[in-house]
Amino acid sequence: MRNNLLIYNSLAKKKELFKPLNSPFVGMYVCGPTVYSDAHLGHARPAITFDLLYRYLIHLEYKVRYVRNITDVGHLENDADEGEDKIEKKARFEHLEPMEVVQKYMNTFYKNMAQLNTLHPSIEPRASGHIIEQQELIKILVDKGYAYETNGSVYFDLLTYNEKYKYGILSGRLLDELQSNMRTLEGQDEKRNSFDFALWKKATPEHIMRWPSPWSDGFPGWHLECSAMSTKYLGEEFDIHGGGMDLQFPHHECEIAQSTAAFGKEPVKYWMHNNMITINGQKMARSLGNFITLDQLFSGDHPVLKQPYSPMTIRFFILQAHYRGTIDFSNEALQAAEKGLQKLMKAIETLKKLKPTSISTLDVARLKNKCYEALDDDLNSPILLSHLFEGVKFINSVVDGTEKIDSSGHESLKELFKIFVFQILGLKDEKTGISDEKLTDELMNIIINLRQDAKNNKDWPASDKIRNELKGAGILIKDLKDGAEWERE
RNA sequence: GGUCGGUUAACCGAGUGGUUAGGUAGCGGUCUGCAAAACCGUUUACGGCGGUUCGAAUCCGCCACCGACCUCCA
Repeated sequence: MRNNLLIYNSLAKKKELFKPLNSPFVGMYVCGPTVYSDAHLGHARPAITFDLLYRYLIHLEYKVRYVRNITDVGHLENDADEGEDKIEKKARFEHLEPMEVVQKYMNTFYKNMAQLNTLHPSIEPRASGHIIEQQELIKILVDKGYAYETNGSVYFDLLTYNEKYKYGILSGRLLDELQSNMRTLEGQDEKRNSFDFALWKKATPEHIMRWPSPWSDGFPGWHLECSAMSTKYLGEEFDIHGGGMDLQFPHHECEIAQSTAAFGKEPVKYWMHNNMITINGQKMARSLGNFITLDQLFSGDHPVLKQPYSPMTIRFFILQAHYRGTIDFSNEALQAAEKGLQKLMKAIETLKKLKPTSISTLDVARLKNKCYEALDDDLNSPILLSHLFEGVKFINSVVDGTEKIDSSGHESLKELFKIFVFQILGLKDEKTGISDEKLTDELMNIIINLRQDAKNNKDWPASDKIRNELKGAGILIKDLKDGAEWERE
């Protein structure tokens, strides 16, 4: 097994050699979506980034348990601890049960993820299905003195936590700094300090999603679900936790605090964060009118889009940039990616048909090694792609006769593309979506028009030849007064 | 205001103290009945000003601009 994978650890702020706690087993947790609206461009980035990692770890023969949650309760609209639940709000607008909203957008999310060719995680747990685990975790925190109840709600006591452990190790934020920056919001009189965050919230009478608990009928806080579910499925300590950079603070910082307080040790060995996506240099936001859902991207149905972009174009485009850099979407950039992907796929088709000779001018083993080195360097997919394009150039040069390949080189090069392009990068060939039926119609139109031209020129031998040869292929031409039609025999 | 990150050629986007990343587009050429594809070559690259160094786009300082987070966000 190769064991040279360097991962940039957001906690250490440097690249570190990846060593699983319990090799060959790897536990990996990634924050999934809150399912209250259609999946958008922003969801594609972490999904593809961590799909790449998942695929690579599997390729390296690790036994990976990849957990990605679905947040279907507890994510509030405004402040972390105040405001309406996002899903309830949507349910009210659409006159649906909250769980209907959840189902609807979970379906879209999974559909879009499948289109992007991301593998399903090993477990996709939902917050609402783990209320008991969350309550158990709260009990531990209360018992250990890191949480307190006020009016039926339970809050995490950051000041007490900070005395024993240091809060802010991931984001570099200090507690007193936080205090001076925090806005004063309603309802905070329940808290000992403004920076304390909710573990359990007492439901107001109109709140629909509610569960009984020792403290009140209510619902869990947002940060809690990830700690509860990662602990349940991956243990008190696990290898990798991923998510968007925007989640570093406060979400991941709170997760660290919750788990550390409860179990006395830091939960995660490697924290990984993907960077954000901008559109034409601007942050994607509903208010800026550049908010694009994945369905819109695939259909081209959005004012900023000049054309539809296929799921694989999006995947290729995201892989062309390193996951820790921001990435800017524009029509020009996407069109470039579309062309590049076509070139790659076309060369792979060409490769299959190559005629081997007795000599080879390419060192496939060396190229393969460079591909591994790129991935081992913190998943440097753009470098990997640049190496693969070296292979593309070589393939085309073989066709041109300026390079040679022998049969063993031919086999290993095919294997190389299979591994890196399809298995690890997770790309796939998307034939332009013309159905066979539509193609047949178009081809027959062309043939009938050619025959009509011949008839117009009184070129009867040509027109008869077309009719007879089509008959041989099982297609009957019937001349009409005006034009012709065809049918299968 | 605080914290952090970025500024690379027409566009996207890697990377490095001295040697062509790659993709796309443009230009010239080869090939071709024409076209397409492919191949070869090519276009003011490294925000500004200082410093360290034999040598910096790569290290340091200052400035400008952009962005993220600080409030829900992938």
